[in-house]
Amino acid sequence: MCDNLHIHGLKMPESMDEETRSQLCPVVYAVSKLGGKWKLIVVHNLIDGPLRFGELRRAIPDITQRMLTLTLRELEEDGIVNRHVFEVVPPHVEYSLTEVGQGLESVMSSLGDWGRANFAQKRNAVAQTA
Amino acid sequence: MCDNLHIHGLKMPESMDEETRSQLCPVVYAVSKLGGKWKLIVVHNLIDGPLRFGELRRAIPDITQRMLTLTLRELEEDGIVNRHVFEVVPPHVEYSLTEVGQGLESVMSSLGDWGRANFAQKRNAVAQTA
DNA sequence: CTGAATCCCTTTTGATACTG
DNA sequence: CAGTATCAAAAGGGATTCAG
Repeated sequence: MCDNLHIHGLKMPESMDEETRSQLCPVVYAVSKLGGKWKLIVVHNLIDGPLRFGELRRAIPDITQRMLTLTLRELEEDGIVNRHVFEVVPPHVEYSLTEVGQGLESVMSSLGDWGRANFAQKRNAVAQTA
Repeated sequence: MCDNLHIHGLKMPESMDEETRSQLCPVVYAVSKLGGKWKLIVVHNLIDGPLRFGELRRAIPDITQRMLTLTLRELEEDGIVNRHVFEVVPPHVEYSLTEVGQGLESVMSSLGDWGRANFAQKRNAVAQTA
């Protein structure tokens, strides 16, 4: 999975800093971009299409306005999310995935498969055995 | 992706707490299990097979002993990682993925694909155009 | 409606020292 | 080797207020 260094071995130079090293392993780099508490959840909610700020907020009831703003800004900086401002009053701002962000679709779907297979069975465990 | 509720709509009952709600969406649930700063990195390093505590520590140079211990304990609690203690001196403890943990392989590989495609090009961008 | 700014608290993480 | 304990620092996050 790491095609250019042996992260499992002893070959990685320990002198380089974290950011430099993360660029050597695609997985480590990906995790560094998606690591926040809310990033994957926001991406997940944008997979099906653009949403407005308020729509995102309602879709993720536990996120605060502040955290949603911060998360969206970081995703935007990393080229994962697009921010489209409609110049009207009242303001209308739409968020969507960039091409890079849409590339996460298979990540999200395998994550969903895993969650469904391993944890979400409680809902219908009875139904299946009945 | 959420087959049992409309997370994009207004249908989600806002009264339930976060844990209850997370179980309604496989993606949200998965993220809640893998959300920590180090969890995916540790899983990533165990994909190819069991590793000892010290091997993991060397494979993840930026993690502290303490965080590695905490991360492994949580992964163990969640049934993602197995802990196998060899009763010898000096101590020998091996960590491996459970079946549930191995189910994350496609997640890790699509994460790696995404990282490789979008961020890790800096290394050989020149080589490709040359 | 969207979001910036402030204040303040909680959780997470790191450094260090110690142990079977 | 594989941890645990303790303390301190930092990051994360919430509540509220204000603004275009």
